[in-house]
Amino acid sequence: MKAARKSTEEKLLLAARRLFCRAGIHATGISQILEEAGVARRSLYTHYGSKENLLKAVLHTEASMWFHWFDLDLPSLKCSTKDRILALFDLLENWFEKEDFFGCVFINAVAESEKDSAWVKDVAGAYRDQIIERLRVLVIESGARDPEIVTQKLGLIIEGAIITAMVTQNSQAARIARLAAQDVLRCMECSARESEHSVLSATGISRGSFHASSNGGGNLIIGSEA
Amino acid sequence: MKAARKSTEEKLLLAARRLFCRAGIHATGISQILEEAGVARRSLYTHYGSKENLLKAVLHTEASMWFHWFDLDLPSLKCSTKDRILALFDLLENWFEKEDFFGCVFINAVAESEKDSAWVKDVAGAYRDQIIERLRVLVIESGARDPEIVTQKLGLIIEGAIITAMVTQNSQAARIARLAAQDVLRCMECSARESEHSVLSATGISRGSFHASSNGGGNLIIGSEA
DNA sequence: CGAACAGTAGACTGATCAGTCTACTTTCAT
DNA sequence: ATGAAAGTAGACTGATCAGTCTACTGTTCG
Repeated sequence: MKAARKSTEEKLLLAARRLFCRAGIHATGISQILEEAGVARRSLYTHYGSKENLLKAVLHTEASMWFHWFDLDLPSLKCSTKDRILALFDLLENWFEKEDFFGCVFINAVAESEKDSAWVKDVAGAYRDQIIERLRVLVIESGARDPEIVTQKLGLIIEGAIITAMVTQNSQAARIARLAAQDVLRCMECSARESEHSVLSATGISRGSFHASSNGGGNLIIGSEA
Repeated sequence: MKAARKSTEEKLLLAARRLFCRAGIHATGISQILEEAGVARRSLYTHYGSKENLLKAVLHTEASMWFHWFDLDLPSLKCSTKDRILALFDLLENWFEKEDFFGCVFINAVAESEKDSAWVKDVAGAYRDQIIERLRVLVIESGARDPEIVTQKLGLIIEGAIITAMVTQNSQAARIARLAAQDVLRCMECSARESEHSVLSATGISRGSFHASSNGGGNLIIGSEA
C-alpha cells in the first residue's frame, strides 16, 4: 500500500490517541500532543477547536476499528459463526500485541471522567452499544438459545480481556479470554437452566453491609453508617 | 454497631476514595477532597504528606476490602468450594449496588496513569497478584484439572464485571459474570483439551496489520507504516 | 505576479492546582 | 488549670495548562 503522506489531522489524531492511552487524558497536555505529532499549536485549534473535540475524534477512530473488525474482517472468514466469534479474540490479541497498546480509549476515558453527568460516559456508552449490537447479531446467527445472556457474557469477557491486557501488559489475556468464550459457547445450549440463587443470601453474609478492614496503618470500616 | 466517631484520617480516606473513583484522580483537586471530608487543608498534609501518598492509602483500603472477602467472608460460608467461588460474584453485586460505586480504584488508577514506568502500575499490579493468588487457592481446592487457566479465566471475568458495571452503571453485570463463571467451572474438567488454533492464521486475516477506517470526517488508517 | 490558504513558531493570558505558611481554636490528659 | 497535641481557616506561591494572538513561511492556482 502506497501510504499517502499523513495529513495534519491524521498526525494529531494518532498522537492524541497514543498519548491519551499511554499517559491518561487529563495528564496529557496539549503541548505534548503537538510535540508528538510534529504540528503547530494553532493547527490543532483550527482543526479541532479544543482538547475535548480532539478526544471525541479519537473516540470515533477507536469505534471505527471495532466496526472494521465486525463489518469487514470477521465476515470475510470462511468458517462457522462460532469460530467467527472466537476469531474476534484473535483480533484482540493482534491489538494487544501492538507496542502502542495501552488499553481501550473508551474504558480509560470513562475511568477518569466524571461518572455523574459528563458527556464522555454517554459517548463511550453509545459506541459500546453499537459494538455489542454487532456481537449480538453474531450470537443470534450462531443459534444460541438465550442470545441476550450469551452476548452479555461475551461482551463482559472482552472487556475483561482488555483490562487484563492493560494491567498485566501481556497479550496472553486474549487467549485466556478466548478459552473462557469457548466455555460460554460450549455451555450455550446446556439442558440445565442455570441456577441463579445467591449463595450469599442462602447462607450467612448480610447483603448491603460489607466491610473492609485495613490491616496496615489506621483501621477503616467502609460501608458502615456513622 | 456503635460506630466510633470517624477520625480525620478516615474522613480523608473515605472522601478521597469516593472522589477519585467518581471524578478521576487527576481531575479531583485537593480542595474538593477537603470539602467532602470536612477537614482542614493542613490536616491532609500532616497525615499524608501529599496527594500521591493519599492515593497509596486509598489503594491500600481497596485491597483490604478484597482480602476481607477472601479471608473472612468466603471462608465462613458452609458450601462447596465451587459455590464459594460463585459467592464471590454475589459480593461483587453488593459492591456494584452501592450508590458510591464508580469502578475499581486499582483499574481506574492504572487507566489514567503513565503506562511506562509509573509506580501506580506496580502498586496496583502487586495488589492484583495477591488477590489472584487467593483466587488460585480456591480454584485449586475446587479440584480443577488446570487450575492456572481456570484462575486466569475467573480473574478476567471479575475484571470484566467491574468494567461493565462501571460503564453501564448496572449491578447486573455481576450476575452475568456469575453465569459466565458457572460456564467456566462446568467446563473445568471437560475431556476434550481446548483447541487453541487461531482461526485467523488458518484463514485469511494477516496478523500484525489490522486497519481502522473511519467512516466520518477524515479517513485514517491505524497501523499502516508511513 | 499575487492573493488566498494552510501551516509554523512562540509569546502571552487567565485559571487552576499542589503544596506551604501563619495565626487561631479545640480537646484532653496530667 | 494548663500545656501540648491536633485541628481549623484561609492567604499565598510557583508551576502548569488550555486556549488566544501576532508575525512569519511555503505552496498552489488563477
